[in-house]
Amino acid sequence: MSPRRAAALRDGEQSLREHLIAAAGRLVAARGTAGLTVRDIARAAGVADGVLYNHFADKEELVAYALHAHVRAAEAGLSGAPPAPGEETVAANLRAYLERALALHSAILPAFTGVVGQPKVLARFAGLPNPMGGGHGLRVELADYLRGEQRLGRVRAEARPDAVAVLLVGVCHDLVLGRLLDPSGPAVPEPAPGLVSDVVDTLLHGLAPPAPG
Amino acid sequence: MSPRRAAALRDGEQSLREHLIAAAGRLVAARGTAGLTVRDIARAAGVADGVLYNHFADKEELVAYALHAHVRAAEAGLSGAPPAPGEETVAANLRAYLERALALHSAILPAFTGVVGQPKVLARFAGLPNPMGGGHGLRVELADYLRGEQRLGRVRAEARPDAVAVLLVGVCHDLVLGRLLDPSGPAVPEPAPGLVSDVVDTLLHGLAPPAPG
Amino acid sequence: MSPRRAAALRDGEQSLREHLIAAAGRLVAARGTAGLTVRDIARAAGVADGVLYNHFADKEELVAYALHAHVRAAEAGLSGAPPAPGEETVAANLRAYLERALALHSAILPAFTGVVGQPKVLARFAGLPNPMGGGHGLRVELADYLRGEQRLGRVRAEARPDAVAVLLVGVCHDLVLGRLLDPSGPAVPEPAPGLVSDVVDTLLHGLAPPAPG
Amino acid sequence: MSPRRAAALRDGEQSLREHLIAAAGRLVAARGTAGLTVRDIARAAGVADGVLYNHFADKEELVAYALHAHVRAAEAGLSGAPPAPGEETVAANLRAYLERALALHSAILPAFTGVVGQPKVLARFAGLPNPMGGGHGLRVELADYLRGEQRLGRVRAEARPDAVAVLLVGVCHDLVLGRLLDPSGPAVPEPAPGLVSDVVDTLLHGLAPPAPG
DNA sequence: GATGAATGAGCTTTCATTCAT
DNA sequence: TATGAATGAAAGCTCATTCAT
Repeated sequence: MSPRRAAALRDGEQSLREHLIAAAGRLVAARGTAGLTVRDIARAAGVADGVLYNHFADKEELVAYALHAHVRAAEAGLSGAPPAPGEETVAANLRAYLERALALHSAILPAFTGVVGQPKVLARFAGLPNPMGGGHGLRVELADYLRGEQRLGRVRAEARPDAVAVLLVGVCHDLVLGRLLDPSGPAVPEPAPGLVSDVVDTLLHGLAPPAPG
Repeated sequence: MSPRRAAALRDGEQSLREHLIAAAGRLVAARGTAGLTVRDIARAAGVADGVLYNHFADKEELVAYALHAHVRAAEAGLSGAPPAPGEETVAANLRAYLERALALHSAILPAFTGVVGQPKVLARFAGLPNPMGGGHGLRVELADYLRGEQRLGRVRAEARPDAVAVLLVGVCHDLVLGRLLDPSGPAVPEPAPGLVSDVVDTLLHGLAPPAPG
Repeated sequence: MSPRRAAALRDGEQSLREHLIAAAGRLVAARGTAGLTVRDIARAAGVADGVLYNHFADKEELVAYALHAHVRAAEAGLSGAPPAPGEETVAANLRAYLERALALHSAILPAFTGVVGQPKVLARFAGLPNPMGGGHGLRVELADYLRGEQRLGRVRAEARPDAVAVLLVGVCHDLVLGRLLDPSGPAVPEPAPGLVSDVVDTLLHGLAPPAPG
Repeated sequence: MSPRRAAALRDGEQSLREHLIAAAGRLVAARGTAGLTVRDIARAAGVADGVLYNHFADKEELVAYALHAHVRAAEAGLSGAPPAPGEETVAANLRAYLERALALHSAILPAFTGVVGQPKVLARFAGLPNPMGGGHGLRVELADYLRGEQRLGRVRAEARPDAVAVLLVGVCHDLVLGRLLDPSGPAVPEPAPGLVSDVVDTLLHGLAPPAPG
């Protein structure tokens, strides 16, 4: 005779707590945190309005967990493995990283913009086990990849992997934010044709003309 | 013959309408548009609760104007003129553009994040005379500058000015958003030492090793 | 050099006071007193919002005058003269009175229903020169007419003219109120075909069977 | 397992929903629907301001239910059964019907006048189970009664029961509205002495002189 | 725990009225 | 006297949170 489990649990969910986080995470993914009410979450989870206060201090704590879950889900949803040093060409690999980052930030950034200006959620989120989400992992992966290529001689020894990571992630922020602020366009940003290639080309060859000589 | 004059007007303000926009703009600058209420605005402006409806259709219209005013104030607050082609070095000019953009986005972006998910404000804002704010002007300036340098031969002919603009603005988004999502840090992002140089260097020289031979 | 007249006056209006009453009366006629605001009135009169307080103690006083004007306008709008004793047949005359009363109450009653529960307006209205409006004149006319017919022997001597007036006006109230409470129907009540005839017949011949013998 | 129970419930009330309807119904009975606010209702019910939205879509829905309850309460409050054909005299029965109708409309009509011009309430009310309130039942009862008397020969075969019903209900509207528009008088209309008798007499014997011999 | 109705502060918005001009 | 912007109380409604069951 095992103890009674909550009726609303889905496959793989061990507790109502997890179930609430998953349900809230789904809402965050779909609509952001902007107009999210506790009633919405309770209804989406199929439970009573007040349950969440048995498992979380307040709405903000649950939203922080939901955000966290959403980030991890988005990271897990990235297809395939990131390129490794030495494979293909550096250009193709940069492009692959850019496309990975774009996919990730398209999913994540909308949720985060809604949480700016909600200090309680931010504080809760910062206190979670792995506050390093939000694309940080991807940043590190890219920098590591570039250091690998430097060792192989396919990237200039003087290049700055961390700066490249900032540039590449920044492009994603720019494209996604642009779409968010112009809701008339498509939900998933489709960068102007050629932009990805141009960015990769710029990162590869830079602006400076060849040294005379 | 004339109606009563608002007691709350500050120096240089011609109408309560302007005064309200200014007051709301100050709040938007300080706290973003997230938890902004009409009472907050009225209190900050030193006027009665209902006044704003004598001058604006609804709260969203006022917030859109406040946002607009805030953007223009931030743009006006940029020191000096942007570098012109041929002056100084390309590296110094790129750094100057980056610092300009960083200053601008530090002021602007926090306000815009709060407005994501407020479609009514976005729609009103898009309807204002100059919807080209939000750093768009700076983007164009930079691309134009780079095209000038291309003509002078100080930038590779094959370089992509628009891609560089995206990269540079993207860096700003990345740095500002990072701070917004970690409110424990300073309000104005102070990038890691060396990052600006590294970014400029990357943009100038790229990743690719010098062609052999 | 006569004194300046308000710009908004219409033909025949001597003062802004009259102009306001006329404008408010037109609004009352068109939309009742339900959602009427002082701004509506000022706009309809083409004057500033606050003027009415130079001529009336408050909104209620103006509305009372407007109601009064509306009643008089409706009474003045009745076509022709009421039937006189001895003309035509009594049946035709009763029908004519009923139709007059119906026309009058269709115009007047909607405005009055909105004013029930507004004691301030009612009190002001009761204080006006001729609070006898509202169909009272018609009631007296009908009773007088019937007394004339009694003298001529075309109406039973024992008949009660005042009771007949109540019955006839009551029919109007019933029909108009029915329409007001069922806004899906036509604005001007079109009584069920035959109802007018049946009412007239009932008033003429009553319910009792002919006395035996 | 069950949620909290409202502390404000009165005897016999099963739910706060019923309690709210009853409280609102009392207010409607006392003051009409004219200046009724949700705060008034909440205060009268002894509950928090926002409760009603847990049970009704909006204020109008609650008011419609309150109106409905008020009508049913008034109908239930009528003393005794309506007269049946063949009992007593037709004159006494007509008087009894008139007094019934007067009692009913004295209670009901004030509430309905306030609702004219509130289309949302009217629409909600029309959607309720028994929109036949408002004296309609009484109208049918009277017409049926008269048809019964026609069969017994105590009422002329040519008489028009429906027209009589309109006349009788119309008298009520007239008397009650008269009082509503002259709030200085008593709340429950006390018709002029003799008026009831005169109306009954008129309905019975009509205006026409006996046909010559 | 889980329930879900009750709570009440707080939101945006309206509008009769005032009053400096 | 006419103006019309300023006032501020009050309206309908939402929603995070509590708590008796």
